[in-house]
Amino acid sequence: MPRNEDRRVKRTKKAMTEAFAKLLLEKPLNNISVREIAETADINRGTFYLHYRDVYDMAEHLQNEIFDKFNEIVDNHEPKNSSDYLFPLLAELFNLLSENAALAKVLISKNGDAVFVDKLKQVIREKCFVNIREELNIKNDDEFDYFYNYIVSGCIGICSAWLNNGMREEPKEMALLAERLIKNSALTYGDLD
Amino acid sequence: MPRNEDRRVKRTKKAMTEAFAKLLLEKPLNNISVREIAETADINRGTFYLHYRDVYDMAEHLQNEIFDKFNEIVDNHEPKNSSDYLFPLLAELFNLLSENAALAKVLISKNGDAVFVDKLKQVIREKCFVNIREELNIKNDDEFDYFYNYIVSGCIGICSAWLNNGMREEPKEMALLAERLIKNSALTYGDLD
DNA sequence: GTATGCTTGTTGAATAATAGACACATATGA
DNA sequence: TCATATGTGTCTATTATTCAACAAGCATAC
Repeated sequence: MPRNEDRRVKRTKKAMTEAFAKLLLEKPLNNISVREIAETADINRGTFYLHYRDVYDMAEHLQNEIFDKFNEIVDNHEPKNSSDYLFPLLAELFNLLSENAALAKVLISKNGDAVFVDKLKQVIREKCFVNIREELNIKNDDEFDYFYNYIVSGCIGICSAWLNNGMREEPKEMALLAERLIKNSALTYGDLD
Repeated sequence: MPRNEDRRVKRTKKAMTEAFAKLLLEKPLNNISVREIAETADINRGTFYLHYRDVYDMAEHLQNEIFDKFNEIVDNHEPKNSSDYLFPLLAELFNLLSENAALAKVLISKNGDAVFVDKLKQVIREKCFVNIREELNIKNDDEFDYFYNYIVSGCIGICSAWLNNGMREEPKEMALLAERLIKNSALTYGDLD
């Protein structure tokens, strides 16, 4: 993968992605044609095929791209002690969200992909919550499951509200808010700070 | 003039124009560099020179383009009888404005070009107001001058308010509003309807 | 059936935009 | 005075995108 893409490539990919997201807000994936994407993105239809095989290929690539970036961020944050760990991680995640706003908005929405969202949840559970569970000493599996799902679903709720409100707050502000809510939830089981 | 420009040309010209307008909102023309425009527009600096000689050449071309379109619209509307004449003309003019919003905004603003605005006013006076003057039978030159300036300056005020409010109204709504105000002003001298 | 219209992949040739370099000018400050 | 930095205008080779056309597939309606 050439990490240094030509300006032109970045531009057309961005245009295509936004067109795709826009269309996906209106209708399901299988009703979206290459022609529509090209037209909405204001690019030549042939150009589409220089990048993707078809609409499904495009959807897959876009999901994988975001998923990879998501994983990379999570992996780059060693969960040493939870009080210093949470905020930097959240800040970068909200950044990622804002950089992919149009697409993220639609992935959460009704035409979005619930399977994809679940994949992300799973990552968080396995990589981020393991330590927290130990710290809080939650032994009961069910109890942990409720606790974990409450927080993650809550965060997704915050995200979709932010995206739908036109993202008037800075990513960092959102990270701060989320951190506060999460830590308060953790107080149910003891103090993280 | 090739009326059918390549998509790419339209795109880069649009990007350059918007970058130019954005910069001109912050500082006067002589403080704007080619480098800045290219950077803001996210294009290669060399690309700029494929279209314009320098920043002044660009400014001149942009003004002329708008001026020509403005003239074309005015010329395409024969002022037969004033009641059917006004609205279609205004609608097209507000359309032109919305299509060139970023640039228009700055041309009216403090870093804008008062000479340019005066050129437009002159066109309106000579091509649009001649008939109205006859219809209303305004003999006194000074009186006509006040009448004409009141209306035209008023319309410019509407335009700049619209542009600064984020253009929430449709061009046609604005045309309707302007028409009503103009016709009411005309009532000072008789009835245009 | 077949006519009609629309989407799809794919092509070839033309062209606009790219990165990167260059010499030159101008300013700024040590 | 020399060094450093920044903007300018121009160039070359390379590449991404464009337009226009094509045959093929698939539906709908007549």
